[in-house]
Amino acid sequence: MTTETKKKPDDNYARIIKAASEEFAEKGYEGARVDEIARRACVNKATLYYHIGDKAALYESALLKIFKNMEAELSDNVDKAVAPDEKLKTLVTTIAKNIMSSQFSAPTMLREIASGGQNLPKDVFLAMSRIVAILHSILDKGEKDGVFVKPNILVTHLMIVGALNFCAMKKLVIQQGESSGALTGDPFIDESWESVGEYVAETLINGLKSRKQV
Amino acid sequence: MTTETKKKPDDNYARIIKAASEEFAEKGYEGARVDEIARRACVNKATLYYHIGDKAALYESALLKIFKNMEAELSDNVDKAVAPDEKLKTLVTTIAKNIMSSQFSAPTMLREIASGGQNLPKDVFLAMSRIVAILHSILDKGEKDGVFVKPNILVTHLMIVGALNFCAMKKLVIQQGESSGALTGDPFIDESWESVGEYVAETLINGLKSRKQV
DNA sequence: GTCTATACATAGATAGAC
DNA sequence: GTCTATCTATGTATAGAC
Repeated sequence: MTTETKKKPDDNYARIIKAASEEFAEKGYEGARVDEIARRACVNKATLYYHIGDKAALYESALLKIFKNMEAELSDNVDKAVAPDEKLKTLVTTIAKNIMSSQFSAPTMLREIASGGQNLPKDVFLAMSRIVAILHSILDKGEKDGVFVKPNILVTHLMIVGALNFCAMKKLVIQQGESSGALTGDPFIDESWESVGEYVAETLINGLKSRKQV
Repeated sequence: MTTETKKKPDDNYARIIKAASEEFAEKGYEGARVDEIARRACVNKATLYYHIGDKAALYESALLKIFKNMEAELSDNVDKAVAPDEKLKTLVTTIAKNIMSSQFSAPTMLREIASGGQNLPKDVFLAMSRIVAILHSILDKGEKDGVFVKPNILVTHLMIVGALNFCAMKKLVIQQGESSGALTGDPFIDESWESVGEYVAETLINGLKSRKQV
């Protein structure tokens, strides 16, 4: 950290990344406007270009910030649990917490999956594969112990993240459906990530335990 | 069908809708280009505007086409099954077929969920709620019969559609991850909708049957 | 480092001939 | 109904003053 490497670690940079995360989450990459990011961050647009670079650089910075937290927390928490079903429950609830308590994670991830991961940098793919690897070791151990029957690792993973990403958006979608006059008030609109995570975890654990051979 | 209402039911109109479905699925609403839709449909851009209208009208037409098929097929198929678990399996596999054998359904749906359903017309919300209603009646009956324990209708629905929409995109995402150098060849990349649907169905059915009270 | 002003490109939409 | 040409708006990005 010499004099030149970080002249001003003031919150300008952090505010820009935060603003970019918000804008990209709300509008997607193509829908997001650089002018709007600058406005949200309360900096001049030219300042934004000076500090970070073009729109693509803004997006990548925002993406990486979103995916940094989950992985470390995940392996820490899973290590604490002992039995495979406990580990699986911990994995699901930790992912539920990260996805459902962030405003940016689910919309960004959903759009990336929709585009076939076209804009995902290598680091994010690596983080994703490490998460699948954790699930893999849990399910393998559980199968050897006789508690899980013939688990499909990838589809199980997609059941978890698919369900939780959709659950993270359900409040907004239901509100939109209500305002369009198509839906009426849903009592489950305000479920916490704790209860959703617990439901998904228990359903999966019991589903894998008692699966018939297919 | 007077002389004036449908002058030319030739395939111009159909080709435009098809082209719009493709373009919107690949790029999303903001990313899609009207010029490109016209090019794909092999019609002049002005012709496209003359026949259908602006970009929003194009999008709504494409959306409705995607959602028309599933609902009818769903209630037909579910009616044929008798026991609640058989009905649930039929529902899941029918949704799997519709989502995973269409190139346009999953990307479009994922982006709509990501945006909180902002561009969904009322008709699509209604179709969605009817699908949830079918699931509701299945789970209610199953609970009364004692085969399902305390099912959460909405979260179960989101586990189904979340998992299947993600599964529909997994081949593309994995290929992208491979080409970025982050992932290595995955043997499950080419799973059929039949096997994915069956796995998701069986896992859910068994998970709901043997759930502990939470 | 930060600002104003602007260049440059592109996309949505339409006018008007045929 | 279909085409060419074009208008207009907007968005990304930068040049250059301070």
